[in-house]
Amino acid sequence: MTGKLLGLDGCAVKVVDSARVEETRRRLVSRDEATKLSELFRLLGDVNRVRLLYALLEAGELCVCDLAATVDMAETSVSHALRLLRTAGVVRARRDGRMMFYRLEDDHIRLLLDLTRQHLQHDAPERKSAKKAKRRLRR
Amino acid sequence: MTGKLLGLDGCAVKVVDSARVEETRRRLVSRDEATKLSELFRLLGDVNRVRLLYALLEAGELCVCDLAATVDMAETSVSHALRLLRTAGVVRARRDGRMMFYRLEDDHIRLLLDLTRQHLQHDAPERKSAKKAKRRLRR
DNA sequence: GTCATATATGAACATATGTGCAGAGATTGG
DNA sequence: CCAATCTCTGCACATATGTTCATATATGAC
Repeated sequence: MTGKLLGLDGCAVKVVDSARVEETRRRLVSRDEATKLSELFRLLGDVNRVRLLYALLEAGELCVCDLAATVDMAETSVSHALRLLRTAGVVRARRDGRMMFYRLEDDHIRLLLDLTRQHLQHDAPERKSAKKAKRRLRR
Repeated sequence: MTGKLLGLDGCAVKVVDSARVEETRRRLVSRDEATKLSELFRLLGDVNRVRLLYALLEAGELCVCDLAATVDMAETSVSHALRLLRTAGVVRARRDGRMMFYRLEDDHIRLLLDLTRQHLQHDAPERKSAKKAKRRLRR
């Protein structure tokens, strides 16, 4: 039942349901898009950056030193982190005098942060215990 | 205008708006929660794992070898990746004979993948060009 | 039982990543 | 102009991470 399929690099790979594989390959996100997706997720994949983002989610807008005080980090680290987030379009900077004020870029980001937090709050505790139905998406 | 605030570690940090900082600190996600959030995001922060997840999003359920064929990876790598995703509760495994079939764990994950993809499709192109209004969340 | 298949695991290596330090910009006030 | 303040950047180091190879487990066929 196991068939063969010639990959793009010419390397033979075993497949079981070649029809479904072909169909999925056609619908799959492109490598470029997948790369961008993973880059965005990787940016969110750091405790300190996450804390900065959720601080901005709560506060709306904060300057670097207040962000540092809020999440209890060195200002240099905050600056490094914010540059990455800014470059990726996750946060936006506004200068006021010698201070820079940062905020989340848009509602999409806010939704993403919110949704993920809900996911952990609803599902993680269930997985630890009896793992029951977990359908709801309320707040 | 710049005040001082004694951090938890006893290190003095400069603050501008100490009231807002205090308020934000109270509302901020806990360190534990932030850690879990970042761990989840970090899992999604890899091109290959992302491609696997979006393959499952399209296909519904696939065995390891078909997943490997779909995203053009070595089966060992796929297995390693799936273990991480499984441990974190992002995917779920089902055994059928000698094969293991994987699927996304729940609708929360599907929503997360979908929302993020929408974010990149709508916002990323705009940032490259003139950066206009980007409010909509349709599909 | 043996063999073949499908997947999982462990270890090792190369690379990527976050952090802190030193110093550079940028802006304000005198 | 200079000094002070707030933030940014480049470099270096320690750690973390993904991938590969070899091997182990598990199931089914004979």
